[in-house]
Amino acid sequence: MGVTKTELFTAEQSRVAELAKAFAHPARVAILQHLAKTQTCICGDLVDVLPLSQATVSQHLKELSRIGIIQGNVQPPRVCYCINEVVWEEARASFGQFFDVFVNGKSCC
Amino acid sequence: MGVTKTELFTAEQSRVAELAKAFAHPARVAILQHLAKTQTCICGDLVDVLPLSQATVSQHLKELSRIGIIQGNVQPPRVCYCINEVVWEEARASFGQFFDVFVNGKSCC
DNA sequence: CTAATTCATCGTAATAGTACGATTAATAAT
DNA sequence: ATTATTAATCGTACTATTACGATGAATTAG
Repeated sequence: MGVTKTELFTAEQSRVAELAKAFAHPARVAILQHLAKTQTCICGDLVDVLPLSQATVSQHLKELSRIGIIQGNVQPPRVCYCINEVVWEEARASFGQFFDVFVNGKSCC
Repeated sequence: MGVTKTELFTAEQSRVAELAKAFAHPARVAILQHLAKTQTCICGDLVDVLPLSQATVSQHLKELSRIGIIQGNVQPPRVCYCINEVVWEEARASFGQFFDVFVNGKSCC
């Protein structure tokens, strides 16, 4: 994106935005779906499942790790990735709370 | 962002990613929070609430409208924006469903 | 009719994100 | 020791996003 003026918003707003970025690309959605479904850790076969190059998948995994929603366990030459339960629940709670603000909302236009 | 190969993923994955983009910037988080909280429609005073220029706010509103999660009602020279209930519920359901896939998940690494 | 108000859009500048080939690093297999 | 395997990282190219000033369009107020 362009320049995001993070310092102008609350930490909560910035964190929600960051968590949302984990879901803001179809490839990352696919990765998270795959990791969530196959409870057991998935390593490089994500590359086989996704229509993207190994380098690109690795980059998406890096970004998901940075956000914290997944974690990796290296056992070279393989790396085992899985959902980070804590952050997953943080995201679930954040979004759930967010959506509830409008729970009995009315669209006036 | 760069080139997103949308055609390589399922429509569901792409839609989730698109909905997530509504939340993937602190300014849009702030806008949605404001619209959700003040059930009554808010017009240009979003500009007063946000630390961004009128042009930038307008751009974010346009993007949110494109995704469908908000709708605008023009009564010049003012425009009244509010949450689109249908899409809001779509988002709530999509994310809720998404998070539930991992409901009793175990992180193995 | 002439401001003044409100908001969209255009033009522009700069940063962020996506993608991939090639390379590197680390280990296992032979 | 050499080779094969796996995955991170680098370099590069290109597209998307963000931001803002300036301008334009549509009404209302005077």
